[in-house]
Amino acid sequence: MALLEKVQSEISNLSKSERKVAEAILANPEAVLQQSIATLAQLAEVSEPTVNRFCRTLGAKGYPDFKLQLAQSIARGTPYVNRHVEQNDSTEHLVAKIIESTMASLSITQRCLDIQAMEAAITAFVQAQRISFFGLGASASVAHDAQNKFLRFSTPVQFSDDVLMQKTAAINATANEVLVFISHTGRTKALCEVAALARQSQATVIGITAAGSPLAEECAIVLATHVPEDTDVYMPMASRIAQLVLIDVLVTGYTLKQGPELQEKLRQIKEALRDSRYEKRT
Amino acid sequence: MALLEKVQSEISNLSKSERKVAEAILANPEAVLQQSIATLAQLAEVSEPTVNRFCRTLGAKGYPDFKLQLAQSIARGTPYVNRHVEQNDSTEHLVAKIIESTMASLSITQRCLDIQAMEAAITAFVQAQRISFFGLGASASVAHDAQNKFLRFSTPVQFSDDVLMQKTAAINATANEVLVFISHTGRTKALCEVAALARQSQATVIGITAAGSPLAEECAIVLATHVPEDTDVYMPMASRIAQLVLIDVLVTGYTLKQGPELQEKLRQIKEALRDSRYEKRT
DNA sequence: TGTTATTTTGTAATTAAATTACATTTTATT
DNA sequence: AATAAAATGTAATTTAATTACAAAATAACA
Repeated sequence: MALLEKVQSEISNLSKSERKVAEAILANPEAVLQQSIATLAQLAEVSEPTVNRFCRTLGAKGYPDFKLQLAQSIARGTPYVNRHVEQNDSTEHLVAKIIESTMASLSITQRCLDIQAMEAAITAFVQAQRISFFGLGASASVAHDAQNKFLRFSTPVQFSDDVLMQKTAAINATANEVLVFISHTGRTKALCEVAALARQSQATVIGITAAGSPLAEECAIVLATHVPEDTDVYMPMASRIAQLVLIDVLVTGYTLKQGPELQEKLRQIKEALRDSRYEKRT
Repeated sequence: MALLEKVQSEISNLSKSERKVAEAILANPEAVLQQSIATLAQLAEVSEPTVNRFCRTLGAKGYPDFKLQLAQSIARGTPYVNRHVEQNDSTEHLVAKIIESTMASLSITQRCLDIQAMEAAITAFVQAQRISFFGLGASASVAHDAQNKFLRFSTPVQFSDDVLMQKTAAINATANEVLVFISHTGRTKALCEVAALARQSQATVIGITAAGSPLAEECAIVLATHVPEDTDVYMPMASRIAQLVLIDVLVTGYTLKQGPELQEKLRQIKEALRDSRYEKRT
């Protein structure tokens, strides 16, 4: 548990003087970081050793250690819990809420990611003779992005946001192909139908979608994104970032598996692109 | 800026001994919290006052204050800051490094974002009769994503990843239009040229790009993304996420400014889309 | 209710840590 | 090569934190 909450909850178990210390800290936690044990003792109207004992009671090694833990507890702040945007939020708050809920989404993705599935996906990519990315609506641009990334390699890639094209591609897929389906909810009927067709082919079907969704059921390998329950009008964006990052991991894993000769090739591509850029002035 | 990142970025400006201190800290930031100035000095093979001077150089009041700031910086959680992916990283490490550097990038974006510029951009969007997004290469999919998001509103939106089309659109832009240019480096010649044309029109030119870049020079409003200096082969992705999130903020700000009647409309769109989805079983 | 044991709190002494002042070394400049 | 400037280290000083112990307060029990 974070220290600040611990101070809060333990307050009833403390002795009279130590409670004074707790109250003084809770009154202005940030300020404590700048205070010496003497200052805090004075503020709480107790002696210095009392403060010290208080720190030990709460599991710290001493006062400086307590301050260190407090600093971390404060920095974590109200961790990026899904705070919702409100009508009269200032721009500053808006930025904070969106960025922090995006970070929260990434953090959840990291914790919940099935590493084995990711490894399986990378292996499938490495062996693939062709890679296809499918998405509809908002997920289309994620698929587009994925295609862009794989365009740098020699394995053929395709991308489509057109259902008919997707179906054609799914039906014609062969055993050494990889088809990747991207969907936020995993409940878009059209995409599920395409995935069902793909499943009947010999191709490896990978889903970047919500765990346990109809789409996920159709996939041999599922890279699960974790959608916060309440899909607010303003907040469906965070999960798309998670999808993109999963693709980043795929590309990077793929690149590493290819070994150094490919990396040399990438360096060459980079070199070639340099000409289309303005030099950086030094 | 958070302390740990600052240590990282200032390392080249430090003297020899102070750099040793920085390296010792970067080698194991968490451990420093438990170390006295004497221990750290020994580890870094310098004298105690050198460590102290190092702390002051980085803006702390002294060593204890430095530790406090470091504790907060670590709690904010960017353990793998800018650490590079390596050939024999396990998949788990790969995921951690990519996700965490993405989060670091978001965190930097948040701290360094020019709120005024963001507000100006939102205002421009609200007043615009037409909105256009331009990007090339990898930034094209970001522009594409931006278009998708604004398609939900009644203001006409366009997007192009074709230079000729972009030029045409730039030349024909009128005073009540907003043109948004997206570029990771801000040094892509072709896009800078389009932006230069746009500037000559009466339209509002907004850039989502690196601060101080040639592209930024052409823009009336710049939403700066902060690119880590060393654009590693595997790591150009993090900044694109930052671009996407900035667009998320724009969309959200725009929506809020439009007031409740628009939000009702959004609800209706959502309702309509529901039919294309499988119901969630409960 | 008084006596004793236990806990809590404070005072003063001690120890540890951080900082300052100053000397020495290193590096750059002419 | 000589001198100035900067960087670093040594030793002294100051500050802060901790410990040991004594006094007060509370609780337990006769």
